[in-house]
Amino acid sequence: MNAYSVQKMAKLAGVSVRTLHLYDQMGLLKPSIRTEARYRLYVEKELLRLQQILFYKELDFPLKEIQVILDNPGFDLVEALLSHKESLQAKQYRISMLLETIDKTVNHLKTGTIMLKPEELYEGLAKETAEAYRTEASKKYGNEVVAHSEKALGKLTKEQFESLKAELKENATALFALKNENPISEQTQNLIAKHYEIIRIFWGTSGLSDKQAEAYKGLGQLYVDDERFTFIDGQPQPEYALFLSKAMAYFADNHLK
Amino acid sequence: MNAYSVQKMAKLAGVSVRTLHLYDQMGLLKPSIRTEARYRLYVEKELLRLQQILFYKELDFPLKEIQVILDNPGFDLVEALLSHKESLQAKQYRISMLLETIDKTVNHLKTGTIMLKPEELYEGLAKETAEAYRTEASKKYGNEVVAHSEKALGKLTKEQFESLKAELKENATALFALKNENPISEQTQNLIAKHYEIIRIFWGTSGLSDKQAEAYKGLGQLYVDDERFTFIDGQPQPEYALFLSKAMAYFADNHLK
DNA sequence: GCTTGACTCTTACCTTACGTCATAGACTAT
DNA sequence: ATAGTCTATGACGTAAGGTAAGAGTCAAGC
Repeated sequence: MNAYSVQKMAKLAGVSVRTLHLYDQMGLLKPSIRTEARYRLYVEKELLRLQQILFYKELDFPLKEIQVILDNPGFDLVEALLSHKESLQAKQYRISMLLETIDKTVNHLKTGTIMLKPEELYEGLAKETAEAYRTEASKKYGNEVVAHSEKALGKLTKEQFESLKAELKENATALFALKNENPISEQTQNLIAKHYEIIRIFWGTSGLSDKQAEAYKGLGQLYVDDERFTFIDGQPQPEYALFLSKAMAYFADNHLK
Repeated sequence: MNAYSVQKMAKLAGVSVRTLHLYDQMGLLKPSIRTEARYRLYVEKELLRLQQILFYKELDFPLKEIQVILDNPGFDLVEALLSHKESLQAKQYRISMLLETIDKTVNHLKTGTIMLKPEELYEGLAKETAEAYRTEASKKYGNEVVAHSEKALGKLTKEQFESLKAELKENATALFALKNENPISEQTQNLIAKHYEIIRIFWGTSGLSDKQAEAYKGLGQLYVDDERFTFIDGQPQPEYALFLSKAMAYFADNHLK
């Protein structure tokens, strides 16, 4: 029966000596032998336990849980694995969301590359902003602005477009809940700031540089002028429209140069 | 112009007071006003910066990088985002591997549930172990063992089966590299332990309980008896076969009750 | 004017799973 | 005996805060 020193043990398992010290100290893996000079000596049994530890570590189990698992022979491993699986899936989902956001942002920054088919451009939310903007705003600000917006939208992927729609809808819901508050409250203005960011993507970020404040105020005015844009559950919401236009005008005056 | 206390600021942005203290201390977000009593007062400008910080934090950027990004207006955001994307994708890949491993393990523990179609059972690696075992081992150990093995294999999903094949191949490569070493060295025995685990899945984990050591040694002897099982690049490897059988026999005698 | 309660300040220790010294003792080979 | 390698313990640092301690500040009610 041969025994291994810390270093040999570490090399065998591909971990550091420090790791073995730590495992010893926390009681996760204690060498069965200590020489007179307190040198640690590990035997086969401990090597096998270390392999098991590393297996669970590979699965991202925290060390304390590994200890519980290994020290309770009757532990329900399957349940532990399945619950661990769920947390990993949640992580994976979150990462996929992050990746989407990055893609959107990069595409936004690069002024986009992928083209949407034209017929996919106007649907759902498009009625609320893009088409509204198209039909009405062109009267006031000229066709080049509308053309720019359509071009920008065309550069989004379908997923990005859908996601943007969802964001705007969420934003609108939050704003509607505040319609009886002060339009210049921080809470409202924070939501308006987000609203502006979303709208800006619909518009496309480049161009319009000088006229952004004016254009955004114009969109706010549009909500007041045409009740179609603030229909909720089939009812026009003139107060909400007024609230929005005030909040947007304040934001434009104070944050857009 | 209104200013916010730490608490108000924290609530507005949905972070803790401690977080603001920390950001202040590390210079990431300093309040522009400090009262006589050293109370922190934040203004709009800082609220906007905090929003930006939170945006990048959402993307899992470390705070120090966020600081660099926000303090260097000319920073190449696109590049930073793309490199960040890569690290996220690597994470995602790793998680998907972990999930596969968990699935395999759970299925292993539960003795499997999903059935593979029979015609998918024997292909590629099946030649190296299952079929080998089938054609030869049944002479020595009887048909019930072979039947059990086929049943176990049938309970793996195709993905699991493929993955197992890959693992065994990797294991075999590692073992082949050690063919001139001592069969009972720790290094070899560790690989053999893994080999045994993989083979055991092919055999199915239940049953065979008492005869595992004998059966495993039998498989080792098979490598010596029939050169077909150790063909590598079209050449039989009798020395490798002998090395394997010795290593397996030693493992069986010392670790399988 | 005083107390109470809510708020804020700084300092500092705790968390994970180790890495990286620093100091000192132990072992091996020449 | 001495050099070189190995080991032990202790302590500090990491990322991003959580939690708590002790003390000072502010507005309100009595």
